[in-house]
Amino acid sequence: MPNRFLTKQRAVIKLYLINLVEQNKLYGLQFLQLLRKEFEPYGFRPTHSEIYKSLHELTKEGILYRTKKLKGEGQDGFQEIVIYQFTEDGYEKAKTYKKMVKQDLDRSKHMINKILKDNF
Amino acid sequence: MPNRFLTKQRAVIKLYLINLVEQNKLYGLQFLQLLRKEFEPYGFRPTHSEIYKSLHELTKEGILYRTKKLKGEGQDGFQEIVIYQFTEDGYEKAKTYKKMVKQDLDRSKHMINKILKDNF
DNA sequence: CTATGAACATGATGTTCATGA
DNA sequence: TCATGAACATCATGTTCATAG
Repeated sequence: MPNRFLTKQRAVIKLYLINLVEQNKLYGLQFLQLLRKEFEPYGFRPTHSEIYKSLHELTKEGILYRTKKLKGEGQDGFQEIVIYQFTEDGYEKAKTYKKMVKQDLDRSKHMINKILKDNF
Repeated sequence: MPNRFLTKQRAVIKLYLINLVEQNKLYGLQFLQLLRKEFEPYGFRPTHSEIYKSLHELTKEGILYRTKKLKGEGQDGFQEIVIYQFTEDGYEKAKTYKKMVKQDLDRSKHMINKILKDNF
């Protein structure tokens, strides 16, 4: 039995990455910009290294795989980027992972409610 | 503007300590037992060093002061314990601190709700 | 300059060791 | 043994450096 306080940011970032990969083919810094925009109103501004570490973990866990692409088909230059997609069984694995994190988020939510109730 | 994810455990522990000091004269390990019991259903089990560090911080911040007592007036032995009480302006300072943490907890709560909404 | 990543540094928290009564 | 505390270790995250185009 673990001993955990609230959900860790890494888990939340991985959650969003999974969801974003489901819908689009984005690369690292795009994820970063998107998440920063999403969380700006909440005062949370993830760092680029957290995004990359999360992508690496998801890859290591066999959920995503990497492909390299050249950005901007046309004149935009030849910047190489790394695209992530689900592996064969990645989608299933992702579902399992999401379920775990959902439970942890629910737990955290209840805990915060309790803390507020106990102290205010 | 900081860059914070969810509320830190240290802040929450200090919140509870303030509230407990308001009501009782407890010492370190009693706080620990109490908090462990409170949070057991949530899978969170604080450590003794976190409690002591929190008490030390509250003392350094001028909110609490320490007095030494002997435990168990009677035959219980002569175990020395450290009791914490509010300083002269400690209660006021504590109110300010609590207000800050409440804001942070509200922010965290909204953030968790957003995360759940976005991903499930 | 953008994108990716590793290396390095700091922060937050946990575990172990020391001391006194 | 219980209580307190410091020292030490590890985890979580952030900042800086390196490399490629």
